[in-house]
Amino acid sequence: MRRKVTLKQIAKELDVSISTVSKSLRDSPEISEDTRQKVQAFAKLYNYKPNLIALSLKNKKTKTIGIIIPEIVHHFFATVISGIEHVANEHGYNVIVTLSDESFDKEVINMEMLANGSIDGFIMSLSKETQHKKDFHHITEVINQGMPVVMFDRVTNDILCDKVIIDDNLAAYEAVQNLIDKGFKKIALITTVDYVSVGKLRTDGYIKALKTNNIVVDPKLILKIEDIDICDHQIEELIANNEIDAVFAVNELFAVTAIKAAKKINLKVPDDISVIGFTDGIISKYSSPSITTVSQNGIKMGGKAAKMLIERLESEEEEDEHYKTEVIETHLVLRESTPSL
Amino acid sequence: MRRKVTLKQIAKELDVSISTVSKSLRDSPEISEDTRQKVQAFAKLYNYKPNLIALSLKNKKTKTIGIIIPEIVHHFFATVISGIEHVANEHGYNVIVTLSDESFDKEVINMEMLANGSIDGFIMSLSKETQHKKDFHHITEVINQGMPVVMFDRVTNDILCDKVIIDDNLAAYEAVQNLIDKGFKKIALITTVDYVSVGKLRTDGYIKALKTNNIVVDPKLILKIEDIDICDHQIEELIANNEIDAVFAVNELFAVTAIKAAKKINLKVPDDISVIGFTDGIISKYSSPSITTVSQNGIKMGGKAAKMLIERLESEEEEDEHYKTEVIETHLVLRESTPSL
DNA sequence: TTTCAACACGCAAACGTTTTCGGTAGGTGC
DNA sequence: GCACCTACCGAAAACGTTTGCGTGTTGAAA
Repeated sequence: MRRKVTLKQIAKELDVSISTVSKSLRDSPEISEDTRQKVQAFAKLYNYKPNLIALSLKNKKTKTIGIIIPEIVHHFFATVISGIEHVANEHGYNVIVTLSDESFDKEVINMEMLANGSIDGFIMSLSKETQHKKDFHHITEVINQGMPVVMFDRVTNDILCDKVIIDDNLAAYEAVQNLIDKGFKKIALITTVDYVSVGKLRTDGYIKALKTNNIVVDPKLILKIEDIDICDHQIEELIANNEIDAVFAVNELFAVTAIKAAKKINLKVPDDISVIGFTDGIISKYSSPSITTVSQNGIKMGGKAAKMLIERLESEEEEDEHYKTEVIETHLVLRESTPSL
Repeated sequence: MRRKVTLKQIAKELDVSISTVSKSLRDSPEISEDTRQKVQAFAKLYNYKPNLIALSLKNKKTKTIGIIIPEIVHHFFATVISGIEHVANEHGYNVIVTLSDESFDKEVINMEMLANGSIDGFIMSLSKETQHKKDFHHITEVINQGMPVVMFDRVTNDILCDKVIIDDNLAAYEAVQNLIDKGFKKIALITTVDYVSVGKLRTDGYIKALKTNNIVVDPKLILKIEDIDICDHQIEELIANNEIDAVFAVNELFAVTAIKAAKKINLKVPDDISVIGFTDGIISKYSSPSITTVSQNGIKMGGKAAKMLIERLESEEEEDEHYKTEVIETHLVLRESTPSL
């Protein structure tokens, strides 16, 4: 077993000083061609690689990005990580991932953990509980320490920082408008409870679309789901007890569950009832019928977030204070769950 | 903006030495009650937290685990990460995630990157390309440096280290046996090319089941997919041109694609043709019909891997050299894509 | 008054780097 | 023979910790 070799060991072996070794390896003109060659050859032979921890300590830069997301077993978040990881890697950064499990406490703990030197900046999406409590002191604290934060998707206006989002309101509006254009009038909404920021925005978009088209908003057609694991029954009731033309669901799971519910009472999709979902994930693509959905490009979102963070990190102390909010465009992916014309 | 406070600053402020501060905070009896109180109060006021990078350098332990997987936008790998993250967190470890994108080079680069001090040990699953090339020098090198590695799912016998896998062969055997028990005789297999270790093992299990039941193995019924993105056509051909009773697919995507192909030529699932998949992911659960599948518990797998790694890390230099391979049990989740009796 | 223990604290090394600032040769110019 | 320059290299500080050991002060015992 050959442990990692350090500058000190090389220096000792070659009977020169540590600084000479360091300079040789960085091709400093201070060192003679001879010694440089000798050192470099030796270093190569023993496969010397500088210790990144030591460098981090010295440079006060870790070249790693901290990610805090509610869940990873969730296609959208996985794509975002993928997007972050790729542009981070291109710029020589690593990513360290922590999960909040939708819990405020875990979010705080993870954040404090990473803030103590392990990373250069954060990319995060708020947990449900945090959005509910509206307690963001852990985030402001980190920002006050001079560590940049980029928020995505689930963001809040209470924090000043860079953000990257989609226009949830507009996207929902356009989806519902699409249903209206196809002649549907009784359009149900399956959404989350209001404190989930994106859920609220999508709900607003739905309402706006109806109002714009002079359709009265029927509260009975709006279902707000608290716990995603036990939504089946509520959705079945919604569909069975109202003569619904179409359903707009604020995520994939609600959409596919709606389709299953419809089938259960022998309604055909899209012949008897149409469904539009949100998030172009695995389910929408592979369920049958495949689901028309609002595509939010997670890769792009993550990539953009990483880019913004890295730019801020490398703009060297120009504490710009001018925060930007980037909006990633969405589009409707038309599939089998809505009529083709 | 209040930057993070260090021992040195506290020492200066309180006009004591750095060591006094450090000892006070760690409640050393060497320091008088008085100063301890004073220091601790001050530290709390300024929210002192030790710099983890400095600690890592000193202790030669980073308390973080490096993960290298082929892809993250893949439900199974996401669940594994989730499993790893949870037990890692319980033990005070963070995880840093890198993706190989199924590329040998990226796997090597990421591995070397992390091996230079950033982490205490690896948990990894081989990229396709690495399995194809059978080049594992980057892994042996890391192990030779004394850094523990735990491999999961896509492993190789060429490396000696801890591993956690499922019994792919047996699981496939049982799945196919289940089909045979239901009276099916013409059972097709949709699998990957052979160099993907798990694909090969599952193929072997399929063949074994057929042979055990004295069914001749028909090469025409075995489809080996090279590129998952363009498998549709091949699968359609397989199903259209052979009078198949049932299909065993080595992953979710092949399974759901098979179902779509069957529907396309008006075969009903499971009335006309049955399908069993592998991996109990989102697709199997939510597609309609939902898919009978071999469940491999990613959470459990990741958790076990993390546990093994941490145990080895904390067993303190007992360079055990006694490597274990843990087998996670699987079971068949019966759903709508196979007849209920 | 001397001695010794106990107590409270500081010094310095160590982890592995990078970099600034000298320092020591040797050679050159006068 | 003296001063100075250049080429080459080493010492040391710095990043933020922890910790073994040394040291100074105090009080009490002899």
